[in-house]
Amino acid sequence: MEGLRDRTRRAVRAELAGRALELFAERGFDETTVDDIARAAGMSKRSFFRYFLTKEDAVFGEIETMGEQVAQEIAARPPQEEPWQCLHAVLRGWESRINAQVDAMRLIESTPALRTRLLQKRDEARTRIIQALADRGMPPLEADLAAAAAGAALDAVAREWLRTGGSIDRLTLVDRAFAMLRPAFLN
Amino acid sequence: MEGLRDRTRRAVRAELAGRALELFAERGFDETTVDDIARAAGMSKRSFFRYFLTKEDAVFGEIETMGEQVAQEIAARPPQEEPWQCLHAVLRGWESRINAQVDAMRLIESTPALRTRLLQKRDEARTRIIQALADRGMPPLEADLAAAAAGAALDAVAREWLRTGGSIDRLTLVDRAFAMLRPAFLN
DNA sequence: ACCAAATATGACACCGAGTGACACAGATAG
DNA sequence: CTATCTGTGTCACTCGGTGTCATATTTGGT
Repeated sequence: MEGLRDRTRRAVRAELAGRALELFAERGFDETTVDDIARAAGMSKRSFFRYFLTKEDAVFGEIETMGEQVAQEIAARPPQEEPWQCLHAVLRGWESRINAQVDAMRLIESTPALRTRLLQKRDEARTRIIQALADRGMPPLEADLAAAAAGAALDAVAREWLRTGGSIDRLTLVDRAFAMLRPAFLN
Repeated sequence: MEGLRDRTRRAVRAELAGRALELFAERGFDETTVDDIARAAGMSKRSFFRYFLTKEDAVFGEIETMGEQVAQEIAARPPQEEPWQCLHAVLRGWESRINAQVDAMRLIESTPALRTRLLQKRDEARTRIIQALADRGMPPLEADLAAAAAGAALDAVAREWLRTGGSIDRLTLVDRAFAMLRPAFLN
């Protein structure tokens, strides 16, 4: 069950993440040292790294286990569901979760190191998605193309959304992008 | 013109890259320090960084100016050419150049830090490609989707090629991937 | 051939991310 | 009450990367 241990751990994590966001926003990512963040949260640099693997990860709160979660959600879908429809549905759900962290997203897109870390996470997620699709009986190359295309769609959506200044509903954009990028071999 | 300056510079660069590849192959990427590479090439760590921006870049020989080059090649294409066809043609040409560096590719795919660097470069290239497509009159979202899809196709090809142990012709794979991933909105 | 500017290099000091080790506190379970 | 587990601080260390300066070496112009 959820003991006191885990609750305090999550609280400290949230505290660190919050302080990090504040400092990044006011000074910039590169101008903020890990020691700064740790001090602001009342702890040592060493302890920061007991909560986050890297400095970048302080920004990606819940996003970090993305790959694993998405793979599980795909596996939980009706087995005969059409792959692109399946990806669309799962990632559509994910989009709403990301939507909650607008400020983080802007920071990520405007900070090379964070953008890089996002690419890493997406890449790792992609490999898991390929596996999940392969488990549904999809040929490797097709699974690979579909997963990559889905990732590309989400990425393009994020940028388009920033381009339009956030005026368009993101879910609508996701639907449009998935419709536009639907691989021909799935017809 | 091409003076002695540039020629020696290119020679030293090649020497460093060569030594780096050797050491990475025999010890692994993480187990090799920049100082090791520099020493093996008879120079100081400081000078290494005068030839390569990062340790990873020693592996990506000619690949580094990819974004700029690809964008130029797109711009040089007949203006009325259909976008997906245009991307296909340009990246097909690029594929043959990458094909020459098989050993480097294997190393990259099996080394997280290098894989990350590749993602960075592809991402940077993508933004330039989007611009190039936009200059041809393509709407931003469509250009973004097309560029991302093209990148996804190349990436999937690389993995499929490794999956099959290099038995299939890469250009054939590229053609197949581009045919399979052709965005519906371009019809 | 000579000189001045540009360029390449080494040496050194420095920063910051990330890791390993150890010691010590408090909480926990028996 | 004690033995153990977990979180933390401190310290030392590695390594990638940068700024600076001093010193060759090369280049282009006269």
